[in-house]
Amino acid sequence: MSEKKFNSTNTLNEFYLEERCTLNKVLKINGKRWVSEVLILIKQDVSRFSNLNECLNGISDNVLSSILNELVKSKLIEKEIFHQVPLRVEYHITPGGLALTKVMHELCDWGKEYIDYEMRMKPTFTRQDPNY
Amino acid sequence: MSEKKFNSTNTLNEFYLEERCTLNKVLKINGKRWVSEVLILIKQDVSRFSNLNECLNGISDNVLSSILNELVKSKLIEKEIFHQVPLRVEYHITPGGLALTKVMHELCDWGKEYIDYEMRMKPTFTRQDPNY
DNA sequence: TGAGTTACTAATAAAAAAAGGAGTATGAGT
DNA sequence: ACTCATACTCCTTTTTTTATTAGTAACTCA
Repeated sequence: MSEKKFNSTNTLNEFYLEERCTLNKVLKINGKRWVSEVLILIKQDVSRFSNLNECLNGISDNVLSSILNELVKSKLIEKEIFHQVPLRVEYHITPGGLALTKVMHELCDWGKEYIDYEMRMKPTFTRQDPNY
Repeated sequence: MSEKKFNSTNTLNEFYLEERCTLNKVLKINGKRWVSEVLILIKQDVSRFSNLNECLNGISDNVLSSILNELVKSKLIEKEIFHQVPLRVEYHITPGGLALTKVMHELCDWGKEYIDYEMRMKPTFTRQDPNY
């Protein structure tokens, strides 16, 4: 959480790319680790902080927290606070978020066809196999 | 280009996510800066290192080089070497790469509809506007 | 011999992302 | 007064990503 330097080439390149094509803005949001998993879980009605935390083995509180904030800011999810005791907060997907999960699903299908392809075609290793 | 630590939580989480869903493998490839731009340019027949470099204002040689290597490794593009003088190398998109650009295009359309929405709805600033 | 071209790689530095661990607010129950 | 639970935030360290600079190989032409 250190300061962002606005004059670094890094930041200038980021601006340049966001200007160049909307796609880079999209990837800026959902290209980061955990983000798409969180979004998909929320779509599947895993709506509370603690539940999301349980589902995502290894995510740390602060990372989950900042991702949720980002998703709210980008209007992919909505935050609803219930002033009960103990406090209860729910996150729900917006139409925009839902539309995004559909494209993500296609991206996933692409991966299944083209990335996992090699693996599907490779014969299973045997002990005789020098690659075993 | 420092050593990758295989036992760090960082790396373990990366493995966990790639195991969990193919989508994370996909985003690992094309979620990084410049990658989709390079792929799209190659699809548009900008096929040489120097031309790509010209088109992408601000990218540095080694970054372009490593992205090209990654794309070849992932079989999204193919490298063809012409042993001429001066040396000539061409990159061309594969069917897999082409299929990916189509999904990227949809992702971009999503962005145009949902990210740029606010901006489209906002009235243009005038000098009278306190926000100007 | 030496300059010029293309297509790179290597080493290092700067910046950002991700993780670890402690701390906070609220209000209820004991 | 103290503990518990949820849902966080804050600060620091670790790891990765991105950028900078310099250098290389191969072969031609003057």
